[in-house]
Amino acid sequence: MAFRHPDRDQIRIEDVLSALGNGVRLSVVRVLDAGGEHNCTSVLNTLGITAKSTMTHHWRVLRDSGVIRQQPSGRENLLLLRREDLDARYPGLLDAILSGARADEALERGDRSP
Amino acid sequence: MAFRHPDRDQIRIEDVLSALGNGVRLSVVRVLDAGGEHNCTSVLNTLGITAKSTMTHHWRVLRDSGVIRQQPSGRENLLLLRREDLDARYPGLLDAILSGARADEALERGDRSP
DNA sequence: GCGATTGTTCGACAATCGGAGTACAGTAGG
DNA sequence: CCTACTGTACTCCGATTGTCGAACAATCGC
Repeated sequence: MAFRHPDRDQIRIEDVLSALGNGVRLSVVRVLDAGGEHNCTSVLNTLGITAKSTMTHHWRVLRDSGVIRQQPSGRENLLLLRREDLDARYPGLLDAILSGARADEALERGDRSP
Repeated sequence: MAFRHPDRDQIRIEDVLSALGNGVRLSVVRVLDAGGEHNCTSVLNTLGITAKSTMTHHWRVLRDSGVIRQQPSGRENLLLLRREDLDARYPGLLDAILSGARADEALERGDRSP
């Protein structure tokens, strides 16, 4: 199963933003950013529930927008955050978004010390 | 006409990203960031066409997500980018997005020197 | 007050989105 | 080979999105 990923130069910020403008997908990126090797089910489990077919839909959005890379390996699909490409095209964007997401979560939990 | 704007602490990055994950709205923010006083029609004219009612829809999305402030003044609505609030909540985000949008545009025009 | 300007509200519409179930394909391991 | 596992493809559904025209409200200038 060969997936079509956009080249670095084909990534558009509009697509990246709308891809990440969704709670589930933003969480996925946060999980991938946290490190470790991930396949579809590992992320799916980390995030709680959600049907496989639903996630396949989100993988496609994230893949098409250039946020993640999906690498078939055996019977799994390894999921990789395309940090280098994103940092090259949009310096500081990913970090700002990830910090922002963490800050939002802290604020929603009512934390006083972020 | 009193608009309901979210407080700084009510802004959520997910909403900001999905608001800006749209070409028209991203352009609006770029126009507002460029400076100068703007009302609805001035932005509408800068952007080319588009019906008034369509823009009213986009204003609402931008307003609800906390990206812009809409300030009634006489028979106009002044439009303001909430840069201070966004910078406070998400340092570097707005600049990264705006630079990214400019870079995308340059790349699409085929510029060699951004 | 009258007409022009500014922008919202409302309703309609097609298109897309997010979610899910089922079926299917490829691989690994016994 | 047969079964379990991983994940996609396909299809369906309701909700949301983006666009627009028409009607309305408020304000300004005359």
